[in-house]
Amino acid sequence: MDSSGFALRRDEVSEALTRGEQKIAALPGLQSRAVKGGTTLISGGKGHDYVYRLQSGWAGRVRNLPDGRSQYILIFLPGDLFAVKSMFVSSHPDSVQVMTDSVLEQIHHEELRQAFEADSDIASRCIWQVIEEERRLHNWIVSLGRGTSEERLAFFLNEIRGRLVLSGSIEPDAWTFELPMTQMQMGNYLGISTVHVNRTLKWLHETGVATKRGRRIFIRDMKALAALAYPLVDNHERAAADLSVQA
Amino acid sequence: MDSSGFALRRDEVSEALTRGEQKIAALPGLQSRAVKGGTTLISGGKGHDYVYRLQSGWAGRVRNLPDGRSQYILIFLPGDLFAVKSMFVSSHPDSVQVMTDSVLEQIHHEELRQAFEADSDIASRCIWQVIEEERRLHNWIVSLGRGTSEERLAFFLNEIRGRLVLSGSIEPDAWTFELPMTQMQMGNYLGISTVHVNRTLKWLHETGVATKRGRRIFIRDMKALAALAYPLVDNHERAAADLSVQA
DNA sequence: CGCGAGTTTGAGGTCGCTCAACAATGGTGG
DNA sequence: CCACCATTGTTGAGCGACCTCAAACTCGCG
Repeated sequence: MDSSGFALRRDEVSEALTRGEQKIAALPGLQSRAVKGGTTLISGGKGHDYVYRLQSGWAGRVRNLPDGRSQYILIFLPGDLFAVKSMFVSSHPDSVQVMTDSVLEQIHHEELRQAFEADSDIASRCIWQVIEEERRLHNWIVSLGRGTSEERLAFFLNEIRGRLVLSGSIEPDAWTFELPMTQMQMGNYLGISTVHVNRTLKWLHETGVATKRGRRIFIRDMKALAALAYPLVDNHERAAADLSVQA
Repeated sequence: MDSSGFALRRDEVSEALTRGEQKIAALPGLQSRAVKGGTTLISGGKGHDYVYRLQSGWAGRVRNLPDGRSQYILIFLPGDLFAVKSMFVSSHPDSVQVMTDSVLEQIHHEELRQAFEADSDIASRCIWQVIEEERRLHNWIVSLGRGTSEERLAFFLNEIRGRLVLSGSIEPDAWTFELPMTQMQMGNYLGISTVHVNRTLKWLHETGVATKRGRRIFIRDMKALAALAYPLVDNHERAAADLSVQA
């Protein structure tokens, strides 16, 4: 079962993306770097000159409002490129927080942009990252705009699981994985209060769908979780097929 | 005053974007096309093979959930490229609704992708569109996740006005413009019910900030509107400057 | 063993929702 | 050009999801 909803790439594109991935990895200016959990890698409103690729660990793009509210915008998992737009703009309004001890590669925007101009495989890999990110942002706008807190949480868990599988961090049939976010961080992602995260988690636990203990989530009923997330999923046909096949 | 928060482009990028814009306009396969308001240009879940540029009119990307809920994800205004991802994926989950009689240019994904690979100016123009869209999506996630209905509406009006100015549709100091959306559509964008749109508009009217009459919005107190939207804006320093300069 | 960050729970409030009725508007055909 | 009808807008009443405030509890860690 894969309800994570990854888009169907055109055939002619897939090869270019693979080549682009490798070519970026081979750029001379690429540097690997270990970062402590809790670090603010990029501060909102400041200039930023690098593009990154997360090798291991979790990170997130977060916006802090002047009155103390804050909202996570995207979660980055291993394999994700981020701050691609550094190539085009000199500052951006969001912070990037590293949630766990992580390893990431960085490259100066100027070098990557020259490679972008010189090699269309690299251009494809870069725009693909932004397009894939946009797909997730679309889904999340639908969730925030129209989903209940239960639906959002279920969708979130579902999506994270699917992405961890794709990145090779966990096995395709894994029913438990590390979720290194506090309830406050989850609330700031889900658009609900910390207290309500706690109550929604409690409800998921009591209904036997999933349980969070410590930094780990245990999915006890995958089908029920998928059914909860179903309305928010971006491929209803496939999701419905997945649900009924297992019923 | 421009609180619309457009990102600071790097100098070396701007020229490439201008060239890319012109080169796309000169592609042989580009076709112009008039579309009636209310048309569903792209249906969610179906294949789609074209990339579009809106010349005049309003359109929007909308997701319809299986249980009847629906949520607008992005509003397209003149000058916007959309469905850029057609180049990379063969179907997508959202519909594109044309809200008013519009004129748009379309080009087959294959031709544009070949141009994308052959000419980095075109690649830059395409990725720029996606990056700029992503910026708006980020802002909107913050609004949906943390904004009140008043803040969202104010932010929405502010942003639309800024974009209409940039696209040359209205003058920079215009305090009124066409807003051809029903309250239901606005609710589906703002993530609130139709009834609550009505009440929020009423509140904006009663507090002397702005009034919607028919298909037209009249902004009566630009500074108050900007102040309302302030927490959600993506460049607090500049927005604060704008507010105090005018105070 | 004690501290601090994070979690859990209760009580009460409020923002925005649904349902329902009615009014205005505008597009269409006679 | 008017009558009609469908769509859109407006308003009230009651309700529910989620919020805030505040206090206790747990747990990992020095």
